[in-house]
Amino acid sequence: MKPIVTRFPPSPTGFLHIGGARTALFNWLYARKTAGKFILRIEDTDAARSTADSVDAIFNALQWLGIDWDEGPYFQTQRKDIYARHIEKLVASGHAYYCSCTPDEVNAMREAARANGLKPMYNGRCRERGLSKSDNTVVRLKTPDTGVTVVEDMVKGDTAFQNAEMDDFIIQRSDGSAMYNLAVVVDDITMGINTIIRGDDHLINTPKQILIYKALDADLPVFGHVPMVLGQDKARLSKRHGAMSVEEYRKMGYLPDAVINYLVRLGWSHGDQEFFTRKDLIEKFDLAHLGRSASMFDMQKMTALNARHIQAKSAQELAPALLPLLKDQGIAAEDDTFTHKVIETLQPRSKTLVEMAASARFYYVDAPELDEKAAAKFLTPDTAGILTRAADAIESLTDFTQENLEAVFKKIMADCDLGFGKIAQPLRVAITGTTVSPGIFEMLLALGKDKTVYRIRRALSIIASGSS
RNA sequence: GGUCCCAUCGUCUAGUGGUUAGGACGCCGGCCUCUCACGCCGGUAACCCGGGUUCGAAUCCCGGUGGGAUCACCA
Repeated sequence: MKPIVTRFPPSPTGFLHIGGARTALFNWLYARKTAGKFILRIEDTDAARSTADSVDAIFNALQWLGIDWDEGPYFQTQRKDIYARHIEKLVASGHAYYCSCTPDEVNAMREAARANGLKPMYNGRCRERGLSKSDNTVVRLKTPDTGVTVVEDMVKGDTAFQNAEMDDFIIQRSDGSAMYNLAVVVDDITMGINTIIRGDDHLINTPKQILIYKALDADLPVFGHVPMVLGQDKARLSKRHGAMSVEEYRKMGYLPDAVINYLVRLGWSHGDQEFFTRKDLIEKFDLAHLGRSASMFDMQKMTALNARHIQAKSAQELAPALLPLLKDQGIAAEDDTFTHKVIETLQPRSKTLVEMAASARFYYVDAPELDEKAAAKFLTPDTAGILTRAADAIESLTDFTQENLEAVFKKIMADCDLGFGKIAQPLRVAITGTTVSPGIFEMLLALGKDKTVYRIRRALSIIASGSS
């Protein structure tokens, strides 16, 4: 059996959006799953809209997602000779012909057809004229007038198109450049691509492409047209309509593994499983379970998945992605061991890395910024006694362990006849400045004895000065 | 408008003739508990409509409705 060869052919006319990423993912996953090959091809023939920045943005986004390619990137603008050669071959074999009709003339034909209630099409005027190449001639493919072209699609099933519905479409412009359908097919043939997974907006192009394959006497690839991704308003997600770049998700603190997991599940399923590691996906992805209907992008669900991936990672894995976010706040987290402990306390309560970075702030500042309401409620003369006892007892500990800390608090609880909550909240505010934080013990242990005592003493001095 | 695609809880989906229609996100309760989370338990909520086929349809067929894609010397 021949190895699977797939591809992802973005147009560099903007950032890589979520829908494009999903298509890339499906192709990549299928190649990896089958130990095949995944090729990247940049379709940059639209000179007016293609930019080098977009090319970089696409590379960066794919790299961030962990989608690597085995071959390429190829650039269509560098393959003009190849297209020209194939077009000449088609003309020579009688499958295509030169046409000298001007755009105005073709428009007139379309209008005329429309006026007669017919489909607006080029009428084939130059088809048998035997014209040769000259300025302003285009090349058209001679398409059958009768019969049907059937697209055998892995996800949509068989779809039949009437050949009579297709006109002799242009494959080469008057300036000699190749049109999209021709370039794609020639690329796919010459690159050995045998499996094409793409958006179902291409389904209607497919019969035209099949005709080109046949005219070129090439084997047909396997097609799979996946449905579009819709935005919250149920409108199709596109670059100009609410589709965020994958770069945006990185900035918002999403993990690439979570984005991949979410994207793949949007239109593919494996029974009831929701959480997938990258390894799972490569192992389990298949074409048979691709969905046939469009799906709506749901940020909340992706966020929930992100939280699960954050929990599933180790602090060591998370740290490199968190550090820049800390740096944005002016925090230079230099002590890796400390940062790893910090991360561990925050993992179960962070849905995104951005959230985690914000929650981590109090660990790194010299003294926490006090929340006014929290301080007013918990840093009072009433709690000063408890805090003093805590500071003294903790300071005298030779081993700063959870066991010893528990003993310290147990004693205060007994001496003052208080529940743990009465001690924990003032302490929490003293340490973090707010009433919300990781658990007392894990937090203190991460922070260490000196900083703990320092912060409690500082809170006490604030109480003493009556400034809260 | 022509052509083509699609249709299960609000959302993502499982389901391939016989299920109390399952899971996940969200939402609502409860438990756990030093706060917030996590976790756990429970609840809310769906087969677009109408015809067939069949002993029996979410599943098969036809029609309707609704949504989407596409109709270029763009990709």
